[in-house]
Amino acid sequence: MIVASWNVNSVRLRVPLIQQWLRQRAPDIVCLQELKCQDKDFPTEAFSELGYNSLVWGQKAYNGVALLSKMPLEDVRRGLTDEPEKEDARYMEAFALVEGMPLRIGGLYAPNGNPAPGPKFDAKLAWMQRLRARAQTLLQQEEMVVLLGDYNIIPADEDVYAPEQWRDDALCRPQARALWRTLLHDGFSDAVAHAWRGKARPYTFWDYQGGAWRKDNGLRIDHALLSPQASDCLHAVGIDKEWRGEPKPSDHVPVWVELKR
DNA sequence: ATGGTCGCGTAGCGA
Repeated sequence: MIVASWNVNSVRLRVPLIQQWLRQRAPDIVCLQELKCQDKDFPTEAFSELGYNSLVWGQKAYNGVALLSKMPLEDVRRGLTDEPEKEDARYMEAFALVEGMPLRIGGLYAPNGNPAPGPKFDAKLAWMQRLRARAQTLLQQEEMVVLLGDYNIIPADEDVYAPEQWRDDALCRPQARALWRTLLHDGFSDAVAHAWRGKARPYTFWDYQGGAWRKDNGLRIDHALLSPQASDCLHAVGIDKEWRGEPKPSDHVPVWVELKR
């Protein structure tokens, strides 16, 4: 079973690219972020053609998350509080039975938080604390859980091309990194980091500006966190870097995990 | 010298 995440930076603009990638990677479940459209404008048919059900939580112009799945999705949750209408569209969760494996998937798009310090940074930290609360609840179920998406956190200096230039950025600030580590201390494992141990430059994002892609000035900010039960089934991990080099690319690339029992 | 990267939505914000 392959579970994937991709921050597509406008789903409508990226339809042909996403379709090509779905055909090639053939994931069972996909979390998309930064849809940048309302529910009514989501290209449902473009994905149903390829055999995917869509669950969408859109928002005008900004944010927006979706779950695509070949299998039916159940027990759907939108948001991290009891009042999703007061939240940005940044978190959606569902349950699926895939290849006989009961799996809970959370797709997320954490706030960027710049400039730091400031109100936006405070909002980022508060959002991460709500995510952690939800993550702890999920861990207590002792089930297979994958929380994946754009965390907007660079976990360590090895995950950024020029750490000294990024030291004061919201993505690198100690408070943000500390919150990331609480998720690991709680029991989640960082699938991409484990797979990339010993290998260099496991980036998932390259800015549109300044020739970042050409120079390989990347960041690792898209992550897949696995509960112990999911981690026990981890078979492979991938970053589909080549999609950053296509015409009209997103600034992020797909990240995926393969689980086998 | 100038512009400088995108996307939304059509100005200026967000990343």
